[in-house]
Amino acid sequence: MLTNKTRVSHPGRIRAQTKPEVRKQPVQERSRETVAVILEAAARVLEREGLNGYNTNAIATRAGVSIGSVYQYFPNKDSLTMALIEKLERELLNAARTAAAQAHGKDLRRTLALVIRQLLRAHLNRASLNRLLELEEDRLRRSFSDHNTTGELQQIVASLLKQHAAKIKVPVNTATVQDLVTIARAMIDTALLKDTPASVAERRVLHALSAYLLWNRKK
Amino acid sequence: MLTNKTRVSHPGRIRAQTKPEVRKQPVQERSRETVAVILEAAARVLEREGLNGYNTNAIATRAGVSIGSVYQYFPNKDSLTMALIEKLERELLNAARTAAAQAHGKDLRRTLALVIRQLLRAHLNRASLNRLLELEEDRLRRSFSDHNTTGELQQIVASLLKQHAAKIKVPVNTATVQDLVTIARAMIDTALLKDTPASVAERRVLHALSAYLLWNRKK
Amino acid sequence: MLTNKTRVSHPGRIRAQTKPEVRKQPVQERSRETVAVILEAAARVLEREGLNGYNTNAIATRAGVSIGSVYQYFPNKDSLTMALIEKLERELLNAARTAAAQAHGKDLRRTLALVIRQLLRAHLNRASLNRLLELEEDRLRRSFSDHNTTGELQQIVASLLKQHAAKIKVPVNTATVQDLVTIARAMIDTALLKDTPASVAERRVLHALSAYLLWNRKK
Amino acid sequence: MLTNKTRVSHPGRIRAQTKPEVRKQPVQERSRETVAVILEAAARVLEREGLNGYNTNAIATRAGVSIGSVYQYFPNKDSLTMALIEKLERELLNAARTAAAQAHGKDLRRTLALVIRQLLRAHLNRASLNRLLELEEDRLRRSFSDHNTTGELQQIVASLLKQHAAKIKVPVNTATVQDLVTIARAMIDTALLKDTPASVAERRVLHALSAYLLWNRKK
DNA sequence: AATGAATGAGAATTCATTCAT
DNA sequence: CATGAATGAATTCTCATTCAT
Repeated sequence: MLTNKTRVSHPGRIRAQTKPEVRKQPVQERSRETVAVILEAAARVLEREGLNGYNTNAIATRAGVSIGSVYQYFPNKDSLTMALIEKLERELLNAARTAAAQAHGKDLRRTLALVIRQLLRAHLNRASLNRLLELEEDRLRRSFSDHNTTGELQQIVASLLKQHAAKIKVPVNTATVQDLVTIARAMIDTALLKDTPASVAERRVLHALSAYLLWNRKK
Repeated sequence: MLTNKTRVSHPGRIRAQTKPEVRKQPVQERSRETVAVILEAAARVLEREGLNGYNTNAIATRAGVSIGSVYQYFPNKDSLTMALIEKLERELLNAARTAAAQAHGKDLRRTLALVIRQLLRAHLNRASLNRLLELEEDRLRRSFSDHNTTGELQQIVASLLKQHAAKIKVPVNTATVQDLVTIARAMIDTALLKDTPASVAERRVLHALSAYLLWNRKK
Repeated sequence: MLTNKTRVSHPGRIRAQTKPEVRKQPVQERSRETVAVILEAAARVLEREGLNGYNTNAIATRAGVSIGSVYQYFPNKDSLTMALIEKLERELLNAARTAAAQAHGKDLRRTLALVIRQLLRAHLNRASLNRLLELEEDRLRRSFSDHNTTGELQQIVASLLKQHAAKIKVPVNTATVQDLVTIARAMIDTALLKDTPASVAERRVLHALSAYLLWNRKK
Repeated sequence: MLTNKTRVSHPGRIRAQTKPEVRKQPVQERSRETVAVILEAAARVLEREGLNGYNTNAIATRAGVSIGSVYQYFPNKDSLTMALIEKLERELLNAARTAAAQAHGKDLRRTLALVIRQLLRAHLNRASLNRLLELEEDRLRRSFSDHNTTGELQQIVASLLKQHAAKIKVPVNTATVQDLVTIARAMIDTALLKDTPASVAERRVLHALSAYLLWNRKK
């Protein structure tokens, strides 16, 4: 089934509500590794089994750790999912940063191409993962602190665009940035879902974004 | 929690998937009504309560029918969700058909505007519903037979485009159609999610699609 | 009612049957104990409450464990029943082995008496349990792999018979062994059902078996 | 699953407890036919699907009548099962009567052979059906009136035996009759279950019964 | 810290039975 | 009388979470 349960039970005894952060900061090397392994397993389970099968026991098994260990590092399932989302966003952000750095001095077309390539790489192997995370993002953000990574992403894109403001035919504002990001993400997700070769996908996304920015309605 | 249960998916155990057909073909008038009521309730529950709360009991309650009635027509929860997806797709298709009919003889810009407006209407009030359904679509399609509604949608769009092939700067093929649909859907979803006013959303989607079709790379 | 539900058997829908293995191989000591407790409870519930009342919740309650624990070790109710059947067969087998050991060197009559006594003991307090299990055996064996305990039982009986081949008037083959086992089981079941005293039952079964083996048609 | 539910719910309004007999005496021709069809369907379902699948809806479907019609003739599922049991017993009884009539004047061996042949015919295609019915018989007899058909069967066998009392080496009493019936039934059931050819089965049952009756312990 | 057995609320699903048509 | 849609209590089964070892 396609369901979603949040269990709040305090069976037996009363316990102070755990903070909705990571239960234990992985200070030790091994801890950090375990967390990474768990997150990777969670991503894989979600990708492979869909919402079905995305359960903590399956994740623990896939990660090769005990279910107890999962709860050592994540107070509950939501926090694990949240961590997964944040990881993905961090990766996206890094992709954007990398692209921005590489794009320095390049023309708009090349800049877009670089960004797209990086985003594609960041999305690789995670088509439906993305979708789920976008779906749950809102609900989870309500419960957890909101490191608005998206904000920073938008800024990076905005600053890249501003470097080429002269050529661009549309106003460089939040709406434009949002549209570009939306278009790029959606096209990349679809491409991954349909196994479109990366090079083809890149070209098509590039066309869509360039057109959005450079097309001029009147004639 | 962000969870997902399907009695079916003991990971590791294999089970031939149930046929997608409605468990009992409604012969009486009352039946058809009940099915519609259930689907409508399912949509509403999903929209209002999210993945949480999207459970068969809640759906039955919201529909004002007994849980037994739900299972009279849907062999399991997945099939209900699948029916929901198909309903949504049928609505999208109808929107496209309506737009295509209205667009007859109009110019490309007006044609696109009409299509977009209809799609928007079809998506209205169902932002996250859409996302969920898109997310689960693939998994469910694997289990259930696929009445490819998308195929017909693509054809409608393709035929609309061909009427304006002269003006369009990109080849009118499957890839182009897919891109347009992807872009439109994603932008509309995002717009709904962010409560962007319909008129603004329309303008932006129209821009993206027009640009995609009319922009010419070489100068 | 006399009913029977298996989530599995929507007649018409096909589902590959779950593997018969215990869902989780008990590694810790506690686990093995729990499995034993559950099986014992299942037997008792079936015996005491009949088909009615033979449900997983009742079994869990009687076992003094949570319903979750039942499903920790048995993927579904059928597999639990199957395990019960296998346990019963193992006990029968042990009874036969014990009798065979004790019978060494004894004459045929005494040998038969020993076997019958052991079988009776094995069946004790389980009259209707037996019947149910025999009833469901076939269906379940089709779904689950068959550790053919019956095979070994037949062999034990056969080897006992061969020690007295000289006196026996019928060919010592599979058919004969099967008949003996069938007769003994049925008579014992009936005796238990009718509260026939053990000593009387023993005598009558002994008569039937001896007669079967020693009676000579001609003359 | 292997379960058994008796629903006693009086949902909504109070109703006088239906008598535990057939709800409506099938006076009309068509009625009697319908009852027969339903019973036949019930037998088939039980035989084919096992305890699982033996549910009123399945029976109605297999019978090609509506579920409502089933309840027209049987106040509840138990009464249907009871009717099935009684039908089987009536058939057995008829078999015995027929055999008794045919056996008049024949020697013991021929008499037994005739009885066995008739019983076999009566049991045909109903191996597990028998088992179930025997299993549930006791419980059901408690709720319903007890036309002790078995009693009459015993009498028939007893009177047959008495005609050959001279040759028989065991006392002709209730116990003996019960043993013979038990042995015959069990062997026939097993034979049917294992697809033993009728002629072979007959010979083996005949041997067992003859031996039981004619074997003399002392030398 | 790690493990994994145990828990049990809650969700999915069944099926005997009723009753409006 | 027949039909079959509807009901809902009872049951099966899941999975987030706890806790003894």
